[in-house]
Amino acid sequence: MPELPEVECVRRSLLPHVLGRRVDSVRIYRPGVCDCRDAQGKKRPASPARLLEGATVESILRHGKQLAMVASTGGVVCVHLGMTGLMCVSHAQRDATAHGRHDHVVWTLAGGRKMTFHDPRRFGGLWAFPSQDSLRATRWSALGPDALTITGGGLYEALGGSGRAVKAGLLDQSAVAGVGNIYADESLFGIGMDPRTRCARVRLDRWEALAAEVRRVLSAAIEHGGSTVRNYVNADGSAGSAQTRHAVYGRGGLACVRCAGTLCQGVVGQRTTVWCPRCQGRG
DNA sequence: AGGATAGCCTGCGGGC
DNA sequence: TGCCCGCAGGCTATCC
Repeated sequence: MPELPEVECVRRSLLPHVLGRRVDSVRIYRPGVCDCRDAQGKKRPASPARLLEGATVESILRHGKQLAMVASTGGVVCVHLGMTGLMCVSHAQRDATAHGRHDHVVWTLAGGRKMTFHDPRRFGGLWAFPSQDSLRATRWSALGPDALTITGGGLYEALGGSGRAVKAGLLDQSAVAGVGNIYADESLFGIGMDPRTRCARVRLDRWEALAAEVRRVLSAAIEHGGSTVRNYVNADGSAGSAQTRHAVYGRGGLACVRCAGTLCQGVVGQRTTVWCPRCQGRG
């Protein structure tokens, strides 16, 4: 389940393979995963040209959990991995023609390497825009500040008046972009905040502590290559190891790493949530 | 209008 | 052993 750290690791592992490299051809096996827009924002049929065929990739951006490959032509392909999406680069000599059932789009890069968007669950997808501006003006304008740079003031501004649980607030991508179920639970445990606490009851100094913890938890996870809980691997096919450091996620009913009490598991903000009833007091 | 809910989709693990 | 069901969950559309 790629959240910000996994997506950032995918970005970094893609860079050496694609930067400055021309896209020789694009095969679209499942057009339904592609949403292509023109300069007027009108939806257009998915085509190799809109997915950067003939262009050279100049940079890969990330905001929250989304990537964007920016080409020399100005064209942009935004990649969202959803739950099970992968961007993998394979070497030319290996399976040059074969593609798996869930390989939806394959880019052949100059030199012969292939980059594949693979997503069994299809919660992810690709969004093509004619320019970076159109991406930012439409799709990315709905996102809050990137979670790696989130501040207490930013959280307070976006969520301070909300009656929702703080866990639900952290998962709201329009408030802060990049936090998912794993790192929401880990961050709340880190500062000892009950995930069911209503946002409106959180004081500014606690928002500051939470923002700092979100940044710390995400940065640490990036350093460990992200969390491989199900199928996540980076562009080179390498798994992460951050899952071995999870204090609460996936540990409901087990002993708290801090107090050795039993961790609670329940549903908060429509998501499975794990927390320590002793270490995480309200507010 | 904010917040809760349903639905999308497949793989996997538990239970029978 | 094999089948069925439930669960995993990011995000959008829809309902309340």
